[in-house]
Amino acid sequence: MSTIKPTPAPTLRRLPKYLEYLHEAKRKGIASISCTTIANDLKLDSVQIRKDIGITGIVGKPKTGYNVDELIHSIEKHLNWDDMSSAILVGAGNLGKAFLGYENFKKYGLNIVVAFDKDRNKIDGNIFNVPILHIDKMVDLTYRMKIHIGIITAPADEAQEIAELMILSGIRAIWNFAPRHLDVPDNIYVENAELSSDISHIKRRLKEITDKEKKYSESN
Amino acid sequence: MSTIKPTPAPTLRRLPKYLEYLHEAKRKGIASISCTTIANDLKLDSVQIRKDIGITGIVGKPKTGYNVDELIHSIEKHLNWDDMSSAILVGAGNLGKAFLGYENFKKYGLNIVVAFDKDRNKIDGNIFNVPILHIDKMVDLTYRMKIHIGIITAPADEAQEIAELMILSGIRAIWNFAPRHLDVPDNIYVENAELSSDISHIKRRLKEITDKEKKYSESN
DNA sequence: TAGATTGTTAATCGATTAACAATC
DNA sequence: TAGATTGTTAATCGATTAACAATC
Repeated sequence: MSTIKPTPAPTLRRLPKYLEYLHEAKRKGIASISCTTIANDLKLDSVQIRKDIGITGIVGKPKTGYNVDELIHSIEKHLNWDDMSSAILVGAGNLGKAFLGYENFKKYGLNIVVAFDKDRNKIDGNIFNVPILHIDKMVDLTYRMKIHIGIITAPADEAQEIAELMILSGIRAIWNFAPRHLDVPDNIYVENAELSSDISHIKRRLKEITDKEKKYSESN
Repeated sequence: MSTIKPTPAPTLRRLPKYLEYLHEAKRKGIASISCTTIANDLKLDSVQIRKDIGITGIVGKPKTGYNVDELIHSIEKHLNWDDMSSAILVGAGNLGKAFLGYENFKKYGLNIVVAFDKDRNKIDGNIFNVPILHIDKMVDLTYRMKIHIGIITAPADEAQEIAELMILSGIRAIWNFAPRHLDVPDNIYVENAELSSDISHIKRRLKEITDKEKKYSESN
């Protein structure tokens, strides 16, 4: 049997992009597709796409390309989107509540089944059919439900404490939207949402563009 | 004068992480800090940190390290966080509305000044002091306000159309939360939020971990 | 068959890591 | 002074890109 080789992070970032494109192609009734076509439409390199999707294990037909259905299935299976994972969410503020109603997560195989907050004013009733409970109930309930994914949408100051409670609850992967570094053991996987990185990219690139234009106009 | 060398993307992703850490250190009253200390706390490599912050132009003192205030200032200046950029947001659904109340964006120098939606039911009044207007008013208003950043939190099907309107409005950088590839000219910078990539990472890594454990327990 | 496309192997590129001199 | 830390230059690593044989 082959050893479990981790999929490179850049590949993991690109695969969902292909998937979205492929679903769209399928909707248009396209039955098979080549990397060249995908590359043209997404403005990427066809060799890179071939290598990325090759990692998921699919084999294409020379001249024809790949069967769209098979390709979708192969990628979704590799990303584990086909089996739905339950998750808990902690911090029922604006962002947290928005996520409870964000339908796309289910497409990616992520189902938020319960949310928690420490503020008792926020804990009565359901939002988008997801119950909001007091944080006191988290550890016991999460552990009993065998949930392994936790989402933190609480303020930065509470993030570390929540992470520690999550680990007690049996959580093994944390999706952290709080702008705070989480100190966790090696066997816990943390994915930081880093909205600040996105903004940094935007602001820096914009600066680079305008600086360049300024320089150019000065030299004229 | 030096040529404008683009900051590497990985560096741009890490810089905000250092900033958050440094603000925290400052709050604790720490006046100067070394890369070794930062590296230990964030579990990163000290040489990498030194190189990253070196790109922002700061010079440290051997033996002492960097002055925390200066370091914060140097990074924030490089990321352009110190001058506030105005942005528009299109799509006042759950996610969009949550962003209007998300205070952190302002810390990163991003200020959403007005939101638009095509649904007339959503457009009366303000949310978190941000006016929500009908999309018909976008092009003219955005152009006159000289706003260069646009955020798309609309459904995927509307994303391309919105992007094109944004370009007409003078928008030069788009932060796209819709799961759809945007087809735009080369001079427009698109940053895709890719929540799906984050989820892919989490689900894939979780699978890799459990597969490994399974393999290990089988071999016993 | 000819040509488009796949999959693989090799070359290039860029980022990370290591080594080391400079300096406070 | 000695030692910790910076900044730079070189070596390594991994991902991207190029080249090419295999094949439908």
